[in-house]
Amino acid sequence: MRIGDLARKTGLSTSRIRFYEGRGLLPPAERGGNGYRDYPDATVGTLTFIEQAQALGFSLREIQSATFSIEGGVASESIVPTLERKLRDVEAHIAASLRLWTQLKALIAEQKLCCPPEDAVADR
Amino acid sequence: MRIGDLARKTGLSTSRIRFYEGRGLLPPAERGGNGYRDYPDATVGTLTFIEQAQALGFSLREIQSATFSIEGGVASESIVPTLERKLRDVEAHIAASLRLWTQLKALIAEQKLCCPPEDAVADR
DNA sequence: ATGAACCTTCAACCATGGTTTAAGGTCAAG
DNA sequence: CTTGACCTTAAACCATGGTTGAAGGTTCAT
Repeated sequence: MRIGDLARKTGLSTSRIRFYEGRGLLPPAERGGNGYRDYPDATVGTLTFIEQAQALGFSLREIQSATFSIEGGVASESIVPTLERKLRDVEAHIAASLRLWTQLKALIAEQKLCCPPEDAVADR
Repeated sequence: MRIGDLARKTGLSTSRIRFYEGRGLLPPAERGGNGYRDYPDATVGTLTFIEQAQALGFSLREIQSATFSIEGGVASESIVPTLERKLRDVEAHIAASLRLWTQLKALIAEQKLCCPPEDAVADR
């Protein structure tokens, strides 16, 4: 698969994919005789994973250590500990999100009780 | 309260607090006769809220629209809708986190089944 | 064999979220 | 009346995560 196809399948820009390779988030792609990058189908999944993790606030540096070993499939005894650390991070993230949710919910309730704007009243 | 005290109470740097004021995340502080900023106690809470939201991936721009109206306590009929939008955002965020959690969990299980490194075996 | 649509590299540019530095004013203690 | 800890602004600097542009090579259809 060439970089343009990969970009279409993942919704990422080609520049972003090249950028990720440069940063070590993707293993250097195989090259055809023409110098074009040639990707295996699995890379779609890798990129999707990267996007998800990133959306949750993991830095590229953090993501790199995990994904490289995954995609590579190499020996790399460090995989499981790395993933488990990430798992804890995600759990902490979720806990924090729930706290914020509670806070927001309370704030909204407070606002509605204290000083309901005419709009809100009309809303029902 | 002066900016240094506020910094100590929140764990933020003074430069960061001034930066937030410049960006409109904090209402411009009252000034003493000497020109020093003078903060009400409530600002500690505002800053804590900002940090939390930020840790969850909200941009300063996003946070601004919410916090300014909160701290100000002004009429601002737009408060509740804004908060409710944030609430949806947080919920989406949590859902995404849970998906990633599941994925990580599966990945770890897979790794442990497929190719347990000696360390992991010795671990039990 | 020419144009469109790909691909390559490399360097410059951009926004975000700050920190650092320079040059100076304020204030309390000794 | 000076020393040290605080405060002020403004501008420069930094890392992160990309995008954009220039200059050029490839592939394919017409």
